[in-house]
Amino acid sequence: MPHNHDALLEHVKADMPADELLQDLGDLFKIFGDTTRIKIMYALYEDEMCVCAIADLLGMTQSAISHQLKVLKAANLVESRREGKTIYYRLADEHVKSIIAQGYEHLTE
Amino acid sequence: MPHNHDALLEHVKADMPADELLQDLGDLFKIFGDTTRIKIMYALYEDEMCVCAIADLLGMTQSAISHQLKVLKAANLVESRREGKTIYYRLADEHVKSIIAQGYEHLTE
DNA sequence: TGAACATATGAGCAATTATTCATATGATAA
DNA sequence: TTATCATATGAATAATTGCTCATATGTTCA
Repeated sequence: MPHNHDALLEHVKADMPADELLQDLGDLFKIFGDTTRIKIMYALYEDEMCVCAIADLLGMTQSAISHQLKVLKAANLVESRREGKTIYYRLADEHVKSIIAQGYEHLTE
Repeated sequence: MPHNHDALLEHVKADMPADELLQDLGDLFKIFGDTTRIKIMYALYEDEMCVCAIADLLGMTQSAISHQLKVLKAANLVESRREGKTIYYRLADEHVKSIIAQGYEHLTE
């Protein structure tokens, strides 16, 4: 017979967050899981930047950057302000930096 | 004429990590960007577990779990030990927990 | 109003990837 | 050895997704 671990399962299951939260967590990290978006967040690490500056920096299309900024904004990872024709983006909160910093540590330790 | 931001770009570029590291960072977070893997890591949050227990817990195939454990192990996010026929997996280091914790905070704050 | 600049967006394509299915490997006990 | 349990793995499929291209929206200035 296959071995039994009902007791363990019950215990672990009780400590697991709700499925919806786990899904949201996965969705959040999925956003960090793209080099372009990581680069954008790093570009905004110290100061705000306009879309075309980011595009220039990464050597990518304005369209591509705009699409990614939309994704980042939908996840509350960046915020923006308009100044004339230009729109400046900045990181939304400190979690962005600390998540990236933790990943960085895991890689470089 | 389009507006110029060469000075800014030069400054930001100097502070950006190497392209290879940025790629690795993206690849690392990509691994966190899947609900199944998030669930596995949460299951291992407090203690080690064997493959079939994880499969039972998540209501998924042993094969599916094995595939994902392989991904997690390749990224040094989990480690394993054998005990007879059974193989127990555990989290590899504290970064796993802190990365997840930061994501959790971002969502629930 | 019209022209130029800055950004946003919808559709389509190409590439990635999570799961399934079948099967292989490894270990134990009879 | 043979049977069974535990895990790993290769191939195939289905779904997701990042970029491009064309175009739309919004702003400023002449």
